[in-house]
Amino acid sequence: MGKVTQRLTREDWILAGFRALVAGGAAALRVEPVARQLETTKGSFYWHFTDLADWRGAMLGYWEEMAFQAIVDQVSALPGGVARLQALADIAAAEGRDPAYGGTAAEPALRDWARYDQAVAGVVSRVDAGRIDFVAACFSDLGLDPDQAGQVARLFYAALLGLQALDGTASEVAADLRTLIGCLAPPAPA
Amino acid sequence: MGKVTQRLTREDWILAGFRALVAGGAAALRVEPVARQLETTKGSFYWHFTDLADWRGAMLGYWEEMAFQAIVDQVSALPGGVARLQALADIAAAEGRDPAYGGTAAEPALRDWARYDQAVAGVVSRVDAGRIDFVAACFSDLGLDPDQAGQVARLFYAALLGLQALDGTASEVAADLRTLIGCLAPPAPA
DNA sequence: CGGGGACCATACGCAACCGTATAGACCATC
DNA sequence: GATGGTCTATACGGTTGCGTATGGTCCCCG
Repeated sequence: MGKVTQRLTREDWILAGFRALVAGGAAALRVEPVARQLETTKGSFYWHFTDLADWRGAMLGYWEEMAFQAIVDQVSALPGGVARLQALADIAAAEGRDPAYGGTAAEPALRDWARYDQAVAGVVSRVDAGRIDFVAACFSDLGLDPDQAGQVARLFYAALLGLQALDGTASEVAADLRTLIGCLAPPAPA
Repeated sequence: MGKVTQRLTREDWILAGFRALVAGGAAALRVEPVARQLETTKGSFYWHFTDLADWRGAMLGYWEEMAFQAIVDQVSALPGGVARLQALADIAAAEGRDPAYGGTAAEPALRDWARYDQAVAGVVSRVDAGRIDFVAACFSDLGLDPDQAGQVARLFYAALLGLQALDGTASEVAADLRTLIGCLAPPAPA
């Protein structure tokens, strides 16, 4: 865990921003508190960013990149079909892990941030739409026609978000989603 | 819309608090901005409340009362069974209306507030648990055994929350939930 | 009409934060 | 070992908000 005294990068500040976001919501994205967290001062911040808006914009760009690609890449490796849906369910269920961009933990906070900021709302909408399309494709693979697949995908994704919001255990969430998959997917690709 | 110059009550401040919560999240629950919104000063606020914590506590109490009872009362009047579930779906779908306590619109903001405040989290947990029990009872009426009913209720409720979070139209949400009901409820009470 | 209580306005001290300005530390390279 | 670039510390003015203190207004009731 070395590096006691270390110069900071723009990315360090972005990641610290996600930690703050998870811990305190969008209202916690403030320069001086995060500087204290990083054991530095805002002198550093204003070197890397012009102001708060710059920083928050950088965080959004970072998240949009990760939140969509990271998941799709991970799941696209799988055979396709039910396996992919279950992989998505497992990813959603395992909320604890905090990879670079804040992991699943940042999602609720970001989603709430979007409610009060148009720019954030745009990013979240794009990510949601992309993911729902992806899920719809999975259901299409299972034999549903496009309309059905679209609706069912929205439903599946909504349940996933809702279960994340409720405070169930990972295994409960996984079990619930598995039930839903079994219920939404056609029994056999006739 | 009369009452231009009117003395305010404690409840007026509570309702103004919900409007602020919806518009700006928990971070917007500040004395002076809301006072400006009410076209008064904080002199009024500190007459009705001892401090911020007092106000927020009053809001929570108000919400806990309404958020559970209001919905259950409304739905309990119905025959029981599928009709109740569909009524719940319709209530969830119609997000626009803003009854006294902030309506459905306050829910996401409150839920997010809960993430950073233990007291709020407790209230939300209780309300969620109560509602889920209620939904589970509906599914029990349809013939599911308790375990199944519990799981299915959690799933139904999660989907409801998730669909509220996504920005679909009311009719989309209603259609999605109807699909889900048809899918989770046993086809016929043999 | 003369209290007295309910409610609001204003002014104050204090703290947190933003953004800027400026000076300093550190490191490479010549 | 001087110079320039990169990054950080500190000090400052301005704004916003909390909570208190104190005085003012309005209305009711005797």
